[in-house]
Amino acid sequence: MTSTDFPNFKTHFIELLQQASNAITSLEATVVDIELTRTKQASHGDYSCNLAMQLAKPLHKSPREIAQLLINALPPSPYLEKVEVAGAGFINLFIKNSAKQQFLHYILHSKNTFGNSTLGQGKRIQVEFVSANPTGPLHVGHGRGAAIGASLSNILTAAGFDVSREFYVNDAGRQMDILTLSTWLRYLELNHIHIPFPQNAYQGEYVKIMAQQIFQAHAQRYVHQPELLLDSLPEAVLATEMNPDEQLDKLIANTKEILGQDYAYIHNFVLTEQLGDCRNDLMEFGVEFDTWFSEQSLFDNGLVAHAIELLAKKQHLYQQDGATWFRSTNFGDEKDRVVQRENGQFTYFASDIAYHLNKFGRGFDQVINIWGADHHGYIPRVKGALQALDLDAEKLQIALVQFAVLYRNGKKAPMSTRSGEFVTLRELRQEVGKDAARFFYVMRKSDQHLDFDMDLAKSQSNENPVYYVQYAHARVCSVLVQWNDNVDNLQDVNTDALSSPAELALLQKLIDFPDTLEMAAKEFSPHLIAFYLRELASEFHSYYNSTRFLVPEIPLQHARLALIASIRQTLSNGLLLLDVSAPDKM
RNA sequence: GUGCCCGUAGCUCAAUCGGAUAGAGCACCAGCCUUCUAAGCUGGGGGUUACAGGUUCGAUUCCUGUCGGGCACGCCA
Repeated sequence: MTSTDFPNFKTHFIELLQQASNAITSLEATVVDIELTRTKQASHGDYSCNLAMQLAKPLHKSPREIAQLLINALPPSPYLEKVEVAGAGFINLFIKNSAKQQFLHYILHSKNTFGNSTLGQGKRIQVEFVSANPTGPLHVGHGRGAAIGASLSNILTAAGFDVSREFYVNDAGRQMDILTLSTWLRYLELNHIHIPFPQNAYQGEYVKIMAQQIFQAHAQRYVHQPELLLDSLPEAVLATEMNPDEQLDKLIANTKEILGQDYAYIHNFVLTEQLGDCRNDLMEFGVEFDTWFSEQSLFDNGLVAHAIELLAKKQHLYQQDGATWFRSTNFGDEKDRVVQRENGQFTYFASDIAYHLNKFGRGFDQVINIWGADHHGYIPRVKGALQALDLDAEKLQIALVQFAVLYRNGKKAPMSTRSGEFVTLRELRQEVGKDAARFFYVMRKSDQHLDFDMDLAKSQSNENPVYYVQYAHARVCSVLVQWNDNVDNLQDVNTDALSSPAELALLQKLIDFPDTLEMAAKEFSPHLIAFYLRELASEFHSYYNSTRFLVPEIPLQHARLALIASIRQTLSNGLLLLDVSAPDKM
């Protein structure tokens, strides 16, 4: 056994069981997948299989009897110590200690590629995430999508996928117009022209700052004729029966009229400003994208019109009340959806259809959208549109991320975008640090609500799981520094001395890492990595307190150092997947 | 009202798509630094998995109903 061709025990044993299964039964279709799970108790061995129970019914024999037949038919393996029947008919497999011990050589040779697999077989997979409206700073709600998307992308890359990270920029919609209007109104204020600022416009300080920038660079250049702004609106804009949204739309229309060509300048200025800010913010959060895809480009290139034409050609559209509807009920949606409004404008849904059509045209084998859980009702219509276009909707998978609720001083922190009352992602990073923020965001299953306790994230104590994992890494580093030799010299040392229950459990834990990573990739579940790291750190801390490493007996010393060096490597690899730093000292 | 998600220790959450005695952390109690980092470790109490049925060798997991919570139900994005 050389370090480079070390098998994945789990898949190896599954193959053996498959062969045994084939030997005792000809019923091929009875069991599709053989499942092997880690045991909870050491007395049950290392892996357990329930195949015999599943075969009991089709074979009309008792599970224990079948289990024994399977064991008898099991091909020999150099890694197996013993196999036994237990309980109702479980087949428990025990790995040889020597195989576990030699696994360390594999880890120490693999270094930062330990854990990687070829699961993805180089398939191209796109992960689209964050995709926040560029109308203001990212807040803590966006942070979770960012952390999960980035970590998942890392995990998929490690699992052998060719990952492309994409941010869909909603630069074409009404929200951008509202931001443009908001900025212009603030700009007018700087020119001593005061027009009541609508409640539902963007209130945040950053709007005033952008207005300031325009004012400093161009003085009165963009004032034009603001007295026309309130045309056709009731004199007191704020005190009126008119629907606030209609009001806003009217103001936007008037602004476009008044500014003419210059509207585009302000629109473009605020977009560039916000997008740049967003990009920086995310970069400092350890999140980067391969592609920033513009919604506006879909209109500019005629792709939206094209997508709608395609749907029309395939008879999936109809006219009603002056609007154009997509018959999404044919594809399981609860009602049909408008794609083109009475006023001729395409809806957001229309550009989204074009966007997904474009995505599919780019040749990805799989497309993942990470969406906020509030978008769950949106899924059927998008998948429906793909089906209507004769595309394989199965290729698109939506991962819903539940909201994160922020707790500060034991109280819920308010979060409202439009009013400007929210904790920004930047503030969160400054307060708790990037590492803690990234780790906390992925600590929970993504489809579960997350209570983000800022006080806990900030605490530099045993309460904080981030420090707990990082501390384990730093402790190993400290020992290895005092050992004062090249860690590479441990790569092939004899590891037979690692035979205590704690050591064997740690070895098995390390063996689990590649499986955990594969599982995280298959299930789109970065939280599995966070949990794994905590468990590994926990076992290490316990081991650290009970065992001395720098003992005088050199073979024992080297074996133990090889173990903790492997633990360090695994912690480091795992933390890297989450973009959390692995410090040498703390 | 309709649809989707959820309900597990006092709190925050796990449980490897139905497996063996449901596990961690926090909080609480009692211990461990002359020795490689005490941001650590060891031990202890804590549960009818919201409730009631059903499916089967076996259910926190699947089905039905009830109660409770979240989200979504625009010619917004």
